[in-house]
Amino acid sequence: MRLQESGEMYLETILILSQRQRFVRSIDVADYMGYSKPSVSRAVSLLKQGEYITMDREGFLYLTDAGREVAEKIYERHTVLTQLLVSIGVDPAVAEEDACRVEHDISDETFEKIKEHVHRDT
Amino acid sequence: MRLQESGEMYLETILILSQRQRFVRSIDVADYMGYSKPSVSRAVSLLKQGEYITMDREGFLYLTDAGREVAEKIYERHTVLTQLLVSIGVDPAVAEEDACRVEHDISDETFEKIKEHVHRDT
DNA sequence: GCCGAAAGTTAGCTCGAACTAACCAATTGC
DNA sequence: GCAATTGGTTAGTTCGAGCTAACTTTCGGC
Repeated sequence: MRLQESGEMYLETILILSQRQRFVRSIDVADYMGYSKPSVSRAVSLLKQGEYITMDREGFLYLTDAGREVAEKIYERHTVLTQLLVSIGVDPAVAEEDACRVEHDISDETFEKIKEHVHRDT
Repeated sequence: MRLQESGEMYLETILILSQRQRFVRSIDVADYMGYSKPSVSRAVSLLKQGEYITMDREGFLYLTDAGREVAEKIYERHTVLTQLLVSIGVDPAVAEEDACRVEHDISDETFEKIKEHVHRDT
């Protein structure tokens, strides 16, 4: 299973929620992302198949190593891109939104250069 | 008709091709973008409906004012983003590809700030 | 004048990813 | 102890945007 764009968002969300609360359920993901329960259910089952997450009998979700790797990668992009945009004067809320779309679109090479650039400035 | 993401790419392509050659046909767009004729035919008919382009009886395509506005906006984003990425050390070919995806995703506000930033540096 | 190539269109398929409606299972509260 | 709530799943729909196959139309060459 190749990970789709949307899969990255789900993994990132699970990571974020698992930092805020001890347990993450599908319904939490649905609330956070503003999606319906069935949409999350389907996504979760695909991510399970792909071995990016596991679910225990209580319905709690856990990132596997592979899942955590993707989630952290995307989350790092998210924070660095947001930081970059804010640093050049973009409104924080807008920066968040834009970062959220761009984070899935750029190559590793481009992100590395951006990261270097941000660190050079700060 | 709200313009979709892919619509922006078609308009940008028509603009680029119309700078290189006197007449632009659907088949030229298909060759340039690597899409099939029917895909372009469908897109062209949507863009005609939306009054972003017109087609004469020879099959030549022309941007309307609205279409040109979108095409130029996206094309400017494309060039500025590519330039920016190259300036921080990204390989030109990779920069092109990434710019091509990012150009559709960022808000006007973010793009304006990026543009200012690029000009400040150069 | 007819044949074949080139360009465009139509019909119908696939895929990703959202949705609603409806259903199932477990827990809670009176 | 049964009804309601909560959480999850199943089934089926929709939409954007590609695709192939097959058709039409219009030329150019012979």
